[in-house]
Amino acid sequence: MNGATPRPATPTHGSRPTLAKVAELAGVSVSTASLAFSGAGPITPETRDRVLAAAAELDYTGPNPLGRQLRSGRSGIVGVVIGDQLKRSFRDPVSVQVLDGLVSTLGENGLGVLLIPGIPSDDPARAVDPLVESAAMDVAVLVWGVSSDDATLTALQRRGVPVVVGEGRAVPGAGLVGIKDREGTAAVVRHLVELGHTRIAEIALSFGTAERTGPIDAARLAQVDRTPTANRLAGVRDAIEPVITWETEASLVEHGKTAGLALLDVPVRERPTALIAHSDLLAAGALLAAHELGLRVPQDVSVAGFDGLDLPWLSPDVLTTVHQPLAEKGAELGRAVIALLAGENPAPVLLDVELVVGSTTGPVPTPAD
Amino acid sequence: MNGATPRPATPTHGSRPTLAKVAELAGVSVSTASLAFSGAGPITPETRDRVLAAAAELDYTGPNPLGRQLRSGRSGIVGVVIGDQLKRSFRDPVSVQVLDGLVSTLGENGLGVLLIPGIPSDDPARAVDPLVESAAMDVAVLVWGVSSDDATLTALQRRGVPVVVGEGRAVPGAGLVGIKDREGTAAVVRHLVELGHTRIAEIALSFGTAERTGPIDAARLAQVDRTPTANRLAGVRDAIEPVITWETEASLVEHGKTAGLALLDVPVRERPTALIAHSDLLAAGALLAAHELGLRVPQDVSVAGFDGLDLPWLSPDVLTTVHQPLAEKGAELGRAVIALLAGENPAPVLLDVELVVGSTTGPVPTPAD
DNA sequence: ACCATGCCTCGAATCGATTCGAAGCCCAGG
DNA sequence: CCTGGGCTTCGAATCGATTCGAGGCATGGT
Repeated sequence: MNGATPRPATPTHGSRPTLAKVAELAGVSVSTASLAFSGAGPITPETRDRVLAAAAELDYTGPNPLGRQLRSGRSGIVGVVIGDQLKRSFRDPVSVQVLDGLVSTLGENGLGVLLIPGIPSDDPARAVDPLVESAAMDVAVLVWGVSSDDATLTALQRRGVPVVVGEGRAVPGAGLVGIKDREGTAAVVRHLVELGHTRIAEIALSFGTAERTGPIDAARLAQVDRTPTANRLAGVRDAIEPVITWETEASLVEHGKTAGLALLDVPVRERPTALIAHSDLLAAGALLAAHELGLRVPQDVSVAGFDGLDLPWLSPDVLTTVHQPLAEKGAELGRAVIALLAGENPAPVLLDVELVVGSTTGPVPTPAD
Repeated sequence: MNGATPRPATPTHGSRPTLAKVAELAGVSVSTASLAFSGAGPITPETRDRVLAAAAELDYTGPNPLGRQLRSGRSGIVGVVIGDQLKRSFRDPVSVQVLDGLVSTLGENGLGVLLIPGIPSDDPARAVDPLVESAAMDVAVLVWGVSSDDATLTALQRRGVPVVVGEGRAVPGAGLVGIKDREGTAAVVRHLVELGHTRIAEIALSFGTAERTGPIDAARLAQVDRTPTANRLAGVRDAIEPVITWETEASLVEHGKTAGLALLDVPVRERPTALIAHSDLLAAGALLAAHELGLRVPQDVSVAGFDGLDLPWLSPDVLTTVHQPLAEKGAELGRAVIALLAGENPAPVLLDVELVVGSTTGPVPTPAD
């Protein structure tokens, strides 16, 4: 019926019905049809029903999100940049629980989460994931902090994408949600000190720059370029100077075990009497190492962690740890995103942590033992 | 300079520069400016440089994805529907590894992953996540199979979104990637039978319908509505009829432990001599249960799993299991997505699995023992 | 010198929806 | 009978980019 279109300048899209077709069938204008779906604006029930009936007849399932997005300038998508490789990030229940809180909070507000892999830290080019450069997103969340010259952060800011940083140092103009890392490790180490420990070894989270494993010296300590790590290191030192600090490449059981074996498999006189790990997974690994070496916990060595995970397979041991509200952190990140979208400037949030004493810490062994 | 625009029909978008502004500054037409960025079509290096320079001056970071997406009809986004709650799905390394393979493969092709929570199975309304109804996506991946009347699948098909199903039954018109579940459990149970076991108990994955825990009867067995579970059940029965089958609500260590305690904490005459679990996490839980009950593995009871995960904390035990190529499954899902986008009709893929015998299975204990 | 051949660049249409002011309609009041 | 007010519906502009054929300009062949 309609005259020949001038030129078909477009590839034959999957010919789904459009709002225009629905409007035509319903005998109304496109703008009225739009009203029938969006509900924004007055419309007679009859008219709406007629439009919806036409839609049903054409198998029209609702406005095409792409059109809506262009018009509104919003994609409804929040980019979530996770630490490094997905595989590794998600093997850590800490990430998962935070993400869970984040996804639910955003979901309740009609926002979807676009997963953006972080950068393999061994990439010399400090390249940025292509999605960071060109994916549509209204806000980005950097879940695991930022380093001082974070290429991803820079790219996002250049694009004008508002950013929320989790567990990071404060970034001007960006939302921030963290926990009291420093107070946390300080509390747990103070607990160990009160039990009489003086030779305390520390198993630290990744330093953020080159992935390394092993004991560190003062020079290396100065290179920390990752916020939660830096804060937890500082907290430990608020209570005591550890006899040795062991750097790990990631917060996983196997790395904790490696560290534990290295730290504990030494003559008893040099052996630390307590291990403080920056994460529960690392602590769990250290615990396994202690068991494997035939050491009794906590009689021979105390072990403490950080996070407050529920690790059923550690049974009957119950880890002494610092509990942090992971899902709540995720929810708080979500709220910061919502606030940013509403044009507000969310205040930084620092959540409380709590020392939870379990069965893996006890009085320092007497030398005579 | 420019005359008054007729009417400002739009909210003041975050006034980022547009391609038109860049073109104006560079003194070229919008179409030429587009060419400078997309590289599709001939353009003089000088012209391109002039456009890029203008872009740099205006802080224009590249074409707005929303505009591009509307024009091309493609969002570059793949919706990934995960089983149920994020928290639970991702506590299972199986999901994570598959997702990792999927994300990398899609990433290499410029596609992003939109995380879509599945439905809390306790939702009586069988509602669908809003994202399923209205988020922009070119393809959707249902990672953990579909049930017979899957509301999410239906909604996606109505929308005309192509679907790839992982681990599911075949769906007409949808891509399919799975593993040889049936052959897998058959192989591991046959291994147990060869070791002399006849009293074999089975710890099964969730049945998909109501979340239940506990022993099942024949009636319940007929209600299985989840493909991997159904196939693994069938595989077991290809080798032997288990003396008892225990249904779990999810594939997590604690559920395996509960099952293990229930199955093993009985008089020795009734006790199964071997446990076959549908997943490594369940098997690990059963193993912990056996240890807790003071049973030696494999002298008193054999335990086998499925998946081939690397579970360092099981040490020194090494689980007998069926290895499945998880990352490869993810990659294969990704390839199916790409194929679908290319207009092809990807053939179903069924990946091989392999029995890997560890230290947790051994000869059936002699009754005299 | 003239015409054919390329190679760039430009204009205009288009993707699918939202939105805002204007227009149309009906009814009540003067 | 005419006019004013309140609702609903409509037209047209707009979001930001891509794409295709047409047009312009310069080069090379005869």
